[in-house]
Amino acid sequence: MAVQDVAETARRLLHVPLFEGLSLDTLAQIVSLSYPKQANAGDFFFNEGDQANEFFVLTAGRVKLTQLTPDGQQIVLRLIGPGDAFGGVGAFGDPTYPISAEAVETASALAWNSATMRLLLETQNQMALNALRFVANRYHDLQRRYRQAMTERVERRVARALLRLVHEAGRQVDKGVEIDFPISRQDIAEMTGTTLFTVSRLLSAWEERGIVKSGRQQIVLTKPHALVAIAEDIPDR
Amino acid sequence: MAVQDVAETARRLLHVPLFEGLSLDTLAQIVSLSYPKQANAGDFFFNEGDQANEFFVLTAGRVKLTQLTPDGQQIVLRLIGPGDAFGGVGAFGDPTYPISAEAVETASALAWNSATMRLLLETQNQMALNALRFVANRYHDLQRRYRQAMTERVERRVARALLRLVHEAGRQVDKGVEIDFPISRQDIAEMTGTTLFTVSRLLSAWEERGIVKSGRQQIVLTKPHALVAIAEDIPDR
DNA sequence: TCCGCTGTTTGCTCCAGCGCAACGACCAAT
DNA sequence: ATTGGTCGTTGCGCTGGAGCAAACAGCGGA
Repeated sequence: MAVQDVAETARRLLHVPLFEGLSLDTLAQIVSLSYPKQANAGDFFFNEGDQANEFFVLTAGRVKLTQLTPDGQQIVLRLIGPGDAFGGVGAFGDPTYPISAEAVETASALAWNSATMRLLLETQNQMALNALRFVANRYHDLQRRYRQAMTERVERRVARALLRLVHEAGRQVDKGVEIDFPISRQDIAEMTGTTLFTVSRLLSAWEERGIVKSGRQQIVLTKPHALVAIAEDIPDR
Repeated sequence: MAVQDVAETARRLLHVPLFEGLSLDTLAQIVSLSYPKQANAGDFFFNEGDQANEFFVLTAGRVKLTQLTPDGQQIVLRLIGPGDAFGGVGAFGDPTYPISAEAVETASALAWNSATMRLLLETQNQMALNALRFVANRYHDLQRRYRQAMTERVERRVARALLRLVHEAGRQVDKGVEIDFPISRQDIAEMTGTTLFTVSRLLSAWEERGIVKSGRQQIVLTKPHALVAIAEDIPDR
């Protein structure tokens, strides 16, 4: 990477939670140890069970982090966007990836060798603390979603998933807020522990009520507040 | 804490994942900054929403980490034993506890003020790395359980919960392996996202098949392999 | 020994959501 | 314009598990 590129990239990464509080010089040094990685829609940065040789920070696009059950059913644990780190297990000691990372649309990331990242964590206390906070945040978020998965019916879970998607990747359009990347009924089903048929029935019912407008791999929330009411189990008034 | 106590306690905590790789001297210093805390069965170390002022390492007994839903339903996120750390969020930046910690039986812990622990993490890189690994392990474990919660029926989830309980706190007895602390049907229901009635029906059916033997707040797995078959959805042979 | 409380058991009914099937719509390539 | 493949829709039947009720069992205190 050209020196100017390193400096420019470092500047753009200052806001990334993992690098918060690092000086620009330190960050430039870290960036100079990285290399770019690209994936087209449907391609994988890594697969579950692969040797955990690389660590990533997403710089563009969307990636879904998935797990398979032993009998081949897939679930989406999380959908991440630019600035998110993923694939860090190799730097902490696990030899293989416990999840897969699949690009939902063309995606770019910076990658570091896991051994390099481990050295950085060992020598940069601020990085270790940032990583700790980052993982702790992810853990708390998953605790809440686990509780929701355990106690809520499918309609609420799907409503929540849509709200979260527009919160993370929503684009204002004429009619409401659109999820700003292609997303199928199957994707939503995998995020919420149901089937594409149930998601389809829910979206059709909500479309009839004017709550959403959807097409093939495309969803607009036309009445987000109505979905909030469903998600929070607040009675219609 | 008397100097001899500190040294003795430090020696006993060398195996705790959070303190791995620390010298005995360093650990003694850390222990000298702690103070003991005790809770009787049913008492709480802290409640969800409390100011996160303290960090804990459990030294004796069992504690369940729980969350409430907005409408008052409780789930058990995890049941921890001696050597486990809990309540760390205050050291990483969150102001309040996202979970509650309730003693299942008389329990003892060492506690540190959150500001103290934050300082230790900032100055002890090895501690920060240990904490990172610890939280990452918890996160991966919860990812797996989330996937299981999303994709498995209640019988499998309850079977898994029992297997995990004896794995973590099982005591060999005449007839099999007993869960070594009092645990109600309601507790198991809260761990597995179901109701005490469903747990009761499952345990009764399993008792009829000779898989378990149970009493009031007491469970012995008499045929753990049969529960493994249920948990893993392996057909009866 | 008795009583009150807590925990457990079991029966019955109902329904949310899955499985399966069949069909329709949309998109891209020819 | 047509075609084949992919994605989405909708109907229907079935069942796992929740909700509710009622009764029983066990335990600890008086």
